[in-house]
Amino acid sequence: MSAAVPSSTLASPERVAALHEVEVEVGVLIRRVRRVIGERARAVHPSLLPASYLILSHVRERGPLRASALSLVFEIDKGAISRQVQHLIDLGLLAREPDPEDGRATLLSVTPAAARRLDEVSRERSALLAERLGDWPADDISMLAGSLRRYNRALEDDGDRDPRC
Amino acid sequence: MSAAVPSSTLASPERVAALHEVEVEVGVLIRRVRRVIGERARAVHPSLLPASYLILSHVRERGPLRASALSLVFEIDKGAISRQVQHLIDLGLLAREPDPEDGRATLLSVTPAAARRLDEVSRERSALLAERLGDWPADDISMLAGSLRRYNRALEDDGDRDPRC
DNA sequence: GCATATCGTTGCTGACGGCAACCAAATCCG
DNA sequence: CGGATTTGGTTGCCGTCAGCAACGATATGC
Repeated sequence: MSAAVPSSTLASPERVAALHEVEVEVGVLIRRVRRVIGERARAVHPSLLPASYLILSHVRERGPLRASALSLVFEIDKGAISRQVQHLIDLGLLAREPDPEDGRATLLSVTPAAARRLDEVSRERSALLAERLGDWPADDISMLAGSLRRYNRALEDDGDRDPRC
Repeated sequence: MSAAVPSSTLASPERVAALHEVEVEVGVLIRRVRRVIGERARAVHPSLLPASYLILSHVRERGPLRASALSLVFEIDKGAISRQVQHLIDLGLLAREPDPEDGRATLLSVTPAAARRLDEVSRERSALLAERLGDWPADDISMLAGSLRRYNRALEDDGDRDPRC
């Protein structure tokens, strides 16, 4: 599986140091994103929880879908999803309708009110972030996205990862 | 606050799209990292918790330091740090010594055993990751770290962020 | 020497996900 | 057809984790 690169290069001190830097930043990122998502969530609805916000926004984008689909996408236990969804329904942000194709399933979609709030917030947020990133060209941003994607793939589970790379 | 860049460029569709990509990847990253860190933590010590692993490895690299420094670096409540540290000491991975310069503070450092285990695991891990990242040059990796750092700064709290940028 | 800030600990709470047991509907198969 | 198995979802329980607040102890400033 190893590439045609001498292992001495692979484990060079520079690489190790750089990888450690990435780890630290990822750690900070995780905690910071949690906070930011929390703010966004509250902007959509005062008692909207951070994790629920992500689910809500995904339902908004990927149309009506089942809870089990959410569980797959977010790699989160279906029990947890079930609770998040219930929470969102209680807040009037999600709506359930029976799946015509499967009596066990229900389809989830955002309510008009939720869609409106999401749009507003998303507009404000990207304006803010865009300004904050100031002179960062779009190319650099998508390079970051690309690097993250690659890094993510490298982190994939060792054993059972799809060869969809 | 806005830079000398026309706002039309700031909110260009490319930027918005790129930023959204970054968000998606960050979401995946968060969940995936949680798993990976958990594995690594267990490799160092069976009952080492994921969050503690990051702290341990930072102490390993940045020599003896105070709990408050950890709180700053990781942007985590000092109470939480205190508990993580206690956990690590219980496991015999961290050691406390009074700070000669400040009677209130204590300096933390890794025990020889922890250093040994960390080295082993880190060697295995970076071998794996290095292989997985294949032909990614060290420069690109540190560029990723740099981009992340910058992105992190952009996410900083709106109101009270240091102008240390 | 008293007020105040800093270092660290602890208790409480809430958010969150993994796990397992469970119900109901669907599907498989003899 | 009818029982076994699978799949969608809910719920209870528990472990991990961080924020907040209150506290004791030490250091520092006026």
